Amino acid sequence: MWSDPVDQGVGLVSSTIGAITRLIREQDLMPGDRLPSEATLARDLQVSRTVVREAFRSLAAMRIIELASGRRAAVAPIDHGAMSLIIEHGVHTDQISIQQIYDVRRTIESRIVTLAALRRNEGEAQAIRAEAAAMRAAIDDPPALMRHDLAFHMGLARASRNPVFALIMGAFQGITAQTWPVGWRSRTSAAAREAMIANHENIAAAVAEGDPERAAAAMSQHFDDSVRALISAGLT
Amino acid sequence: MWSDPVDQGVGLVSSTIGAITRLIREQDLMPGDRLPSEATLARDLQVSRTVVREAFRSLAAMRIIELASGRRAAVAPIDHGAMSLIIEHGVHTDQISIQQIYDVRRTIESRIVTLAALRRNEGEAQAIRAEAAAMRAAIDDPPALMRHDLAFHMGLARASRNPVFALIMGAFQGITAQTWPVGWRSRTSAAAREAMIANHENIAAAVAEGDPERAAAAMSQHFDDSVRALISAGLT
DNA sequence: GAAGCCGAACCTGTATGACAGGTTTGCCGA
DNA sequence: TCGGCAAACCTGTCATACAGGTTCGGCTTC
Repeated sequence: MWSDPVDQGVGLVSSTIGAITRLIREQDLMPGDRLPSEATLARDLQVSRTVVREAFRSLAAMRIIELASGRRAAVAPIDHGAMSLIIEHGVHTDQISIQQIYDVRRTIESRIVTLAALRRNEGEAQAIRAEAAAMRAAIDDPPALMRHDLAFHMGLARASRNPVFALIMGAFQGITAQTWPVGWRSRTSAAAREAMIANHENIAAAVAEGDPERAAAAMSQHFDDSVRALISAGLT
Repeated sequence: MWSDPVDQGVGLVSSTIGAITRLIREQDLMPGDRLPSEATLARDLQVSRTVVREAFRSLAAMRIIELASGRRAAVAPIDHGAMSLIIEHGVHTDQISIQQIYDVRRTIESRIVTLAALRRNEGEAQAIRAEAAAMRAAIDDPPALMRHDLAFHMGLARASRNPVFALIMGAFQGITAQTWPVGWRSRTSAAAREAMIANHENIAAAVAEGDPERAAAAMSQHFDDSVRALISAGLT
């Protein structure tokens, strides 16, 4: 029999987390379905409400359940929020470098853009192009530009039709948002900034036209530029 | 100014989580460094110890800090435990399919094995080969075989010298452990089982010899086999 | 008979106090 | 100087209390 990996920490809270996840699985609860109340669980599992609450908090931190005041806890849809925090923690504690993040992103986004070119529907193609256009429009408004840049890449990830790719890309969003300004500031010339926008437009066009090779090539170009920009800014 | 993504849930606990992560960053705490006691934080942040405890639990769930009875909380080294649970949750709630996991794994492990062939040191090459050998030795002991299979892939990820790859691979470990027996059972013939072991040995040899192309080709072969095995077992 | 309003029951968020058991630290004795 | 011991500190868990949000059924009104 499997022992839930959470049970390793042999505390009551850990066992309770295991019991709750088991409950979700055995009852085949789907996102949106509600869990028993804290008091009910406490009674059933023979622990105090404190323990159940801490278990709930732990699961909520991983976005496995959703908590809201007054309402019962509910099973949550997958969300990259927790993974984003984990990655940020790794970077801030010097366990992960920005370069390493970019190497992984290049690997994943190469595949994403290929899949997106093959699988995207009309609406997704439109949305991706719209973000690229919005980037050009916001060329003098860095915060807005960054938002559209992030949305552009998330749109690609969604168009790949594989939620795991979207999840991983989302996990990088937090740290990317923190390093993006560095890369932008290092693009001092108007030409460099123009090129950065053009890269995105090229990717969007290739995806919209359903040309995976060109899309992958354009994405590769984009990463060459971005990594060069970050290196020239002194980011290791 | 940035508002921590955690602060969205406007509760006291969420703000406290934000305050603690800010503390970690501003004081440049590294893995192993200890945090203030619950009582101290409660006093400093003007909240009850209950709130601090729930915040600690949340951070511990994401493996950002480590809790232990009697000892002060400490900053944790990055760990894939939380991400593993998140992925498992996605699969169990039908938000992610096994096929999608394998598509991501193929993408990532192709790159991992290439990097590993280029960067592995002698010890890592040795360890990877040892796991492959152990797989052959455990061909009649599925649980042990699976353990060595997982360790083999994690060894490759480590040899890529990029902790983010290792982190992502680790995130798939939990769900892989749950589906592995399905793939194994679907390999009914001795030849199919032999081929599966041989694939791993080929990968290990190519990595040890520093031949990235052959390593990537062998890994691709491995995934072709594995996906075929899972499909024939009826896993969507 | 149907639609809308209202209050009671239920539930979560937070605080307080208590105590058992594990950990750390510094002092004291050998 | 070294080893051990005890006190201080800290976390894990429990019980209780109460404010404020949510739900749901019944009652009123049209």
